[in-house]
Amino acid sequence: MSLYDAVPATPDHIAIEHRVLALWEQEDTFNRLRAQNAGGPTFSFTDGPITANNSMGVHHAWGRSLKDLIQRHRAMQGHEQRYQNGFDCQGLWVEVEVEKSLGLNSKQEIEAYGLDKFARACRDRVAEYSAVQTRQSKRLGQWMDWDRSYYTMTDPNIEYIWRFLKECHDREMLYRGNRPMVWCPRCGTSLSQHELIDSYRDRTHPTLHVRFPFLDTPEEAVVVWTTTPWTLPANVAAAVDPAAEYSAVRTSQGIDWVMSSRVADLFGEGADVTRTTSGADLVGRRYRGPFDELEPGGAVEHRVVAWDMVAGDEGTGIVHIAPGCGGEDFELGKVEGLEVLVPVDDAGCFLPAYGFLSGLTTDAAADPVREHLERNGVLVRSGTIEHRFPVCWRCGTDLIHRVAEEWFIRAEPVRQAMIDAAATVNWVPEQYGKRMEDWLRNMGDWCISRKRYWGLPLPFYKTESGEFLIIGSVDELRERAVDSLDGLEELHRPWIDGIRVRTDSGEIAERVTEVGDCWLDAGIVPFSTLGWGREEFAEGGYAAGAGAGLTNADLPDHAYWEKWFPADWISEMREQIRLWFYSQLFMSVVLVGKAPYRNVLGYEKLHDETGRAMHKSWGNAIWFDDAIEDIGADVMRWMYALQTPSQNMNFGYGPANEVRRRLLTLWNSYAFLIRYAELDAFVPTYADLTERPPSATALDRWIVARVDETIAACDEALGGYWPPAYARAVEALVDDLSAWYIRGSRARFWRSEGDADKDAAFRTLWYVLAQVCRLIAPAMPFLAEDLWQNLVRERAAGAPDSVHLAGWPTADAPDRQALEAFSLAQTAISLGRGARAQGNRKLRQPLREAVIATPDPAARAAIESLREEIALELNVRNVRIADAVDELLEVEIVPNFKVLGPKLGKDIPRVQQLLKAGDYTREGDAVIVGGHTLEAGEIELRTRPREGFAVADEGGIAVALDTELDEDLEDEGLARELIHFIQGQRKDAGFEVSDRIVIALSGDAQLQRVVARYGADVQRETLCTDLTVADSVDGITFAADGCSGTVAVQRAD
RNA sequence: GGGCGAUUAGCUCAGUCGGUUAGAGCGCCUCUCUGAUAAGGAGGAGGUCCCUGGUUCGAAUCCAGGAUCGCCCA
Repeated sequence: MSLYDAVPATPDHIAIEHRVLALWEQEDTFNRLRAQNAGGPTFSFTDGPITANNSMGVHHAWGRSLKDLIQRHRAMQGHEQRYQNGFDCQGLWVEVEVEKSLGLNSKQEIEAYGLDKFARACRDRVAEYSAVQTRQSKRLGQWMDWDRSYYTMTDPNIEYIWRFLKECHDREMLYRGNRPMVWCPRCGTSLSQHELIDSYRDRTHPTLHVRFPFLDTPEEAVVVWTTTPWTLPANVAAAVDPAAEYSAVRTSQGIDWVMSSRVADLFGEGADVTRTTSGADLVGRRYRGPFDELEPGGAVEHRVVAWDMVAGDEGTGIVHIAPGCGGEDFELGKVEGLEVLVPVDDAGCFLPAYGFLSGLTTDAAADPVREHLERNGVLVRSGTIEHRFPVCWRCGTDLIHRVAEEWFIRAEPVRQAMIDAAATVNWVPEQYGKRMEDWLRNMGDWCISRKRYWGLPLPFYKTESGEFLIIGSVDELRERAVDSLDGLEELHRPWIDGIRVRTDSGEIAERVTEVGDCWLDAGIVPFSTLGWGREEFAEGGYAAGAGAGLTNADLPDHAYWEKWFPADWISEMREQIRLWFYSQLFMSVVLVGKAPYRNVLGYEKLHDETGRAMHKSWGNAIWFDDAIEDIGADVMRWMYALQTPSQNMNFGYGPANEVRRRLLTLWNSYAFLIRYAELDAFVPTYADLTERPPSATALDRWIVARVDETIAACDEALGGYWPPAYARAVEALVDDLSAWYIRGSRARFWRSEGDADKDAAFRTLWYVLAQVCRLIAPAMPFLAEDLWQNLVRERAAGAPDSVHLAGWPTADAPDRQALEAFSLAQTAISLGRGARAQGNRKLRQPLREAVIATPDPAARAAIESLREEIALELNVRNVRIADAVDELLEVEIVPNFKVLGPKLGKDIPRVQQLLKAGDYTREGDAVIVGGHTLEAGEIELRTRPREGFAVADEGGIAVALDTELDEDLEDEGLARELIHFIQGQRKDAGFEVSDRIVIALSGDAQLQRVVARYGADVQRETLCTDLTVADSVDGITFAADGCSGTVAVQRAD
């Protein structure tokens, strides 16, 4: 019967993770954690809803890993948490995917298909992918209350937004406006400013230079340049910079006016300029419009207007103005009182009034427009341009500008309050706070309407006479309804559209057809999920309407909201500054006048391992389902934890492999302990985790101090929402454990006799590993759990069943003395190895003596406390600590700049020179130099090796080795070679480390002498019960340093 | 045009409050260890800390200007 489970040479992360998932499931670990923390201090996290529309990518896993990391850490600290996950369910994201899957490609086709069936299909897609994402998130190890996720498409969520909109209306912030919108002709709806993010692409478009001939002098014309030919039929004016100079150039077509600075580019150096004048002189001239033949253009009086935004380095310096087709044009039009012609409909097709263009799309109209202008003799030239141009973020269609009627919320009334609220938030990284402030200072009114189907139904009702009513709740809808609510399955189109209401004046009003911006859906979450303003707590009450059957989320009461609002922490990608961080803040400031979150962690983008953005079409995207069963959740999560959030992450299988390999150090350390714990039947003491284990050596004290130091570093890092500092601190501890503690303590573990020293070694190593389990648990919950099960649970009486139930370690004040002493010893050992290399003596060859010299008495004491460890590491029989450094070193005194800088100021360089030249006197610990008396802390002693010694030195310590060998040292070295050789034989023969062996050996005189002198050491080291020397042995040849023999190794019976 | 960020070894990146000798991982070369071993260790090569100027006794770090790249706004 073994005490511990055997540990394989390398971890199978995938297998571990599935094993641990089953364990958690079986033991209900998560719920036990929640029960354990119930009533503890709250840690409130609001999950930003993930669009439940597709399978997760590894970029989602980044964010989810960070969320889980912080939540698990706070849970281990005993915080009560909500663990509510969220799904974003409405809006174009979903509609476009459903359109694709149904084979629909326009709004007309959706309407023909049937809005009810379409809405059902949208809901089904959300149900399908929310289930997929839930499964994936569980696999990632994320602990959430998955049965109580919130869905933004539920009736309560929608109703809360209605309430918000009504509040906006009451405060006169809501209005319907004729505004130039960025418009997607395929989707048939406008896009808000935040939907334009990252939407610019390189596109090629036609360009035209067109003459607008003056009415009074038709041979003269202003020339404009446009990259959007389809807007020419909507032209009403031409703008000039009144302060700029314009030239009249004679051409084959007549007299062309352009800005003087553009003449050379447009007409060449030999242009025939007949006269020049200021832009102001041209203002007011009337001209024949390019499409006066058509009814809309013909009805307009076209004229030249002044505009200070006319650019002199592009085009002709005269700008074609179509207020119905551009934002800036529209603004200018308002100032100048220009008419607004909107030539295209929702789908971007020309309206019937535009004659031969009627029905054409904006793209298809380019050629007919050019031909028409050519026929009329006003086309100067045509060409193409490649430029950055915005496209629809969902379908990739070129966007157009189009004046349309939309609903807006005014930004001005809350702008300052939002800026103030944002300033109360701790933004991580810090500069994201500045980004939010900039965004808020520049934000325009929030366009909240979309001319689509699957979304928040805007609760705006209008009568035929134009009376307006806004409904703030379902109750109010019920009170005012003219039609029965029986058919109202949920608050969605088409069902909601069938309900008419009666206004206060008794008229009947119908709902407008628009739906809402999906950022309203997400922004309301801090209110809708927490029961703001509700009198009663309704269990499972959140799952009403389209969310029915998908979740058991409660609809809590106001006391619950008070408990959990605002969130202590939220975390999403940086782009959410202008999206969810913004919409939440907006709604929260309107409703309660303060920020809905206290701390925000933002992070950058996830790229492939070469630094390129991941794209499905480039073939470099990595799917979550592939990565998770290949790289594994723990390795992925550790990669995310290590990543600096303010930097783009280069993610891939290559980097994953590097991280996986680095984790082997921990695994090897764990395997080492298990192997010897099993052999020695070591039983750990759980109280060591809180009381600290007994220390027998300076090395023991040092590694325990390192643990304390690391816990403190982790607390600071995770408390400040900065995972990489945490992950690095843990890695440094594990490296120290492996490279220094275990390597320096190995012999203590394999000694067969038991004593306090061995006990301390076992307990210390176990202690460090158990603490590391707890420290890595938030980031690598599976590996931590697997190690904990074998190392702690049921091995140590009283241990919790799960590392996640074990609480977060608390740090004692680190033992500074132990840390500093070991740091000195590390330096000495490293120097000793350097000296060995210089003296050409390999480490297996024992040497007589190392001399460690330092002028600092405290350092000498520290080294004294670790002299055994140093002797072991350097393989020397004696370590001599010299205070008479002069025999090895010259001493130099250098200023401690940090202390002396403020004291001496400009005098520092002179003092430095004097010290270097030896121009000083010593008085005890003090140094008198250049008129200053420098105390002990104000100077440092440094050393340089004297000529003629095999010495290495650094930072005031020097190590010299006696490299002379005698016969005895050589014999001991050979014995070490022989041991090494026999160990190899043991291994080749496949013996267990605890197997006893017998050795038969023959060899030359030297080898026989080695056996005579050091045979006992050989036997002890190789677990040999019988070592015989014979004249001839049938074995394997051993040869080292000029001696040779034959060795046969057998397992003892 | 404006804002934010980045620029450090061949590559990917750390670098705290300004402290004089700038680090890690990977890669490369040499050596080494081996009762943790597809690991580990030592040493080496490899640096204009983007440039210029300033502040300072002292600048990768702070300030100003510029360059390049990225993101965002207009």
